[in-house]
Amino acid sequence: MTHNKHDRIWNTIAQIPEGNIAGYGHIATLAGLPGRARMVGKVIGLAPKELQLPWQRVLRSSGEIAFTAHSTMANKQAQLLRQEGVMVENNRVRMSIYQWQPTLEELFALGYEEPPVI
DNA sequence: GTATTGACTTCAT
DNA sequence: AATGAAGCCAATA
Repeated sequence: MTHNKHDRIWNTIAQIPEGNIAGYGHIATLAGLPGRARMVGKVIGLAPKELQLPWQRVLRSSGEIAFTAHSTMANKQAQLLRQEGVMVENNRVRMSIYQWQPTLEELFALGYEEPPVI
């Protein structure tokens, strides 16, 4: 079981399957921190490298990469996404295609006894 | 204490 | 589609 906000956010992101993506706000909600989308972005950067956090799978609610188009980080994120089969165009992906829908088991792995209200 | 700053979101133009 | 304002909340100055 996790014990602090950082861990909850990290663990939630770690559940996102390869080839899927999730929004910052969505991660916040799943981590039990509704309304804290901005905190998710902050906390991702604090994750220890050993976690191998799949940070590239977290995008804005619109499907847009949070970094400015063509910036170093945006390019890196797009590359990582393409490596796992996600099509990135104009600094964004199609949410309707790739958005992560957690299964009950995945929610359970996050420590929920009942699904959170989305 | 107030002000500013974000890997954000939503709504209205 | 693109742009802007307002809302958001924790961290920082």
